[in-house]
Formats: sequence, structure tokens, C-alpha cells
Amino acid sequence: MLHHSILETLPRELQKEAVESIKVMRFPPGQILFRAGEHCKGLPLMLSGAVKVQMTGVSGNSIVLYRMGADDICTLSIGCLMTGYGYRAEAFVEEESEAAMVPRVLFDRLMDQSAAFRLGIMESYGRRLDDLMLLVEEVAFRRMDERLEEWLSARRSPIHITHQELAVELGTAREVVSRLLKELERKGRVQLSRGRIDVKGF
Amino acid sequence: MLHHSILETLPRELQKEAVESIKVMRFPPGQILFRAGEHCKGLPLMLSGAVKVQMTGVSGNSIVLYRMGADDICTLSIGCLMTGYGYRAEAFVEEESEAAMVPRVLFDRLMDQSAAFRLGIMESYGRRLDDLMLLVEEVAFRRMDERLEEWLSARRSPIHITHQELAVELGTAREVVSRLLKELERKGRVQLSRGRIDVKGF
DNA sequence: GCCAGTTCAGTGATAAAGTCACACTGGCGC
DNA sequence: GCGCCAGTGTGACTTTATCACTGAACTGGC
Repeated sequence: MLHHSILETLPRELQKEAVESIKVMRFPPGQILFRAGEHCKGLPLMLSGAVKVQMTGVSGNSIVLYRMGADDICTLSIGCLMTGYGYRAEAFVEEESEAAMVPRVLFDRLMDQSAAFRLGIMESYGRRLDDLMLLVEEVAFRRMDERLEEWLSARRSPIHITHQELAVELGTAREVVSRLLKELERKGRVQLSRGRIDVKGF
Repeated sequence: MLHHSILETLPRELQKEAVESIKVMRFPPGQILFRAGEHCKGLPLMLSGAVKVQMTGVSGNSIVLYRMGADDICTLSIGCLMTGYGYRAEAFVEEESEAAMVPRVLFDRLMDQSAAFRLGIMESYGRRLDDLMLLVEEVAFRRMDERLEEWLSARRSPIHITHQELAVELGTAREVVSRLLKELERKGRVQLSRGRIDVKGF
């Protein structure tokens, strides 16, 4: 089913048109939504699930830029759609997801005819820009141990993740994560096992 | 005079309306266009000059996020306008600048009535997002000596800048810049003096 | 079960970058 | 000329990144 808040603001006729030309797609976990360099076919509106967007630098290291969940808009796609450049990042499906793919033509039409749609798009863009600015600051200036603890305490224990994946989340090297985690374990804050971290309340 | 490519695409009547309600403002070097936390009154279209946008983190360290020059659009302002949040960064006028301030109401009207205007705005947004993604990668993974050399070789010698300012450009500490520069001087690649760097061809 | 292959984690050594503290200095105003 | 101060240099130390390697834990085949 096609439930996305940005579509619900549309007047009846546009909504009807939208429902007709939008294809809902389903992505299993592990699938790649798009890769770096690929070109954008349409704007994905996330209906459900979870997708992480990450970038790999020239050095070969990767970092997670942000995540998308239900009711999000894939802002990155808009930029690609508008400038015609390929994606710079790749999107990796973490949980079974559904997305409504809005074709270019319909996107243009909606931008033209619905102020609410425009507002939704622009707001989403603003938030994404904000996210990235915060990330820059975080990566440039914050200490890794703090960031790691913050990341850990933001989820429910036990956390199923490898040190390598966690390193990509934080934009650092696997060894750094391993060492910091080991340190936390020595302090009794976490318990480590293969592919799993048990957080013992901060 | 009011010359900005995004306005030139407008049909005659809109252009006339625009010229009437847009105030052109002039900013001397050193002036702050907006500060972190401030709210956005309208969308600045850069007509001439140079403005740098930088953010200061909780740690007190700052980093330059991007620059705006003639014909740019202050994308950051759109986000603030749309979400109603305050600016997260501050904009510092580097060279005498002129900007056309588009009030909220006119912005909405232009977004509504001109496809070309919309396209211009969205493109500009896409580029900015791209810039920030590149910056994240740069800050997270690239070596500081490389980034410094790149920065130096991208401008014309002599460069008038203090080590502190250069540190903000790169998002690092002043001492790091001082040491790297000294190293370059020992190698004969640059010559240092107070507030000035002479680059001797890379 | 056992074994081979693979992924994941731990760690020492070393280099790069960030932090803190403080000394020095070039240039300006008085 | 002298004092002041932003700008710079540098030592000592911590944190983070990188490289190289070891061993432990899981996987699938037999």
C-alpha cells in the first residue's frame, strides 16, 4: 500500500495520477538500492524499512552518511535527478523496505502543481543538509571514544554488528573500534563476543 | 544592479515583480551575513563578492564548510526558511559582496510559478549536498599534509592568511598547520612569514 | 564428529594528528 | 624606544590511523 505523508497532502486528482504512475518496489535486506556512479531514474519515497547511505572514499575507507526510514524522501536522488550527475554514495537496504518510485515527469508535475509537495521536498532537503553539517563537525572534532559510546548507548542491547561495520558507522578503522571496545570491556561497560556487543548500561 | 542567472529565466511579469520586491544589499569585508542560531528572513542570491560559511563545533573548533561567490544561491537559507530552524553555521563576508534578498513570500511565488527557478534552486541544493559529502570524506579519511598542499596549490602566491585561519579552512588545529608548513619550508616548497605564505611551485 | 577455508577480533609497532603549555617574535601604537 | 599582543614555533604527551600479523570462531563438506 502507498502511504507517504508527502503524497497525502496532494489534491484528489493529483493523488490519483500519482497512484497510477508510481511503482511501489520492495527490497529485501542486503540489496543495494543504488551504487556510486549510477544515474537516478526517479525519486524514491520510503514507505517502510531502513536503508543506510554510505560513501567510500578514494582511500577505500567508507563512512555512513545517514539513514532513511519510513516516510523519508531520498534527497540524494533529487540532486542526481536535477544535476544529472551520478550518485556519489551507495544505499544499502538494512531491513526489508518498500519505496514508491516517483518518475521524473511526475516529480516535475508535483513540484509544479502542489505547494505542499514542494514544501515537503524542501524541508527534507534542509534536514539532510543539517545532518551532513553535524556529521562534518562530528568527524572533524569529536573524540572517537565519545562517539562510540554515544553510538552504542543509542541502541538496544545486544547489538549485532561486527567491528568492521561499526568502524564504517563512525568513519574510522576497524582496529580503532576493536581497541576502544576492548577498553570499554575492561571497564565493565560492555561485553564482547563475535559479531555482538552487550551494553551494560552507561 | 540586479544580475543573477536564476532571475533571468523568469518571464517578464515575474521579473518585474521580483525587481520591485527584492532589496539589493551590500556587505563590506569582515561583516557577518548571519550567525549560528539566527533565523532566516529571506533567500540571499549572491550577485558579487565572496562569502565563507563556517561552523563552530561544541569543542570550540571551527571548520569552513563551503564558499559562495557571484551567482550562487545561499542554500543554507532555504533550509532555514523551510524548517524554521535557526542557522547552524555562520557566514563571513571575505570580499565586498552584493546580495539580492528574496523575501519569503516572493520565494514561494517564484517556486510556484517558474519551473526554471525551481530547477535552479534544486540544482544548487544538489551541488551543496555533494560538496558536503565530499567534505565529510575529506575530513574523515584524507591526510592533512596532502590536504594542506592541495589547498595551497589551489591559490595564487603569495597567500595572505594566518595559520589559525588556515586551520579553520582545513578543520584542524593551528599547531598542526604550523608544523606542516614548517616541514614544507624545510623542504623548500614554501617560504613563511608573518601572515603570509609564498608558495614556490609544487 | 573432524578438517579446511573464511571471517572476525586482538595486538604490537610505528606514524600521523590533536592537545596542552609555554616561549619567542615581528610589527604596531604610544 | 618600549610595551603589547597577535601570530608563530616547539616540546611533551595523548589519541587516532596504518600496517602486519596472530589466533579464535564460525561454516560447510566429508
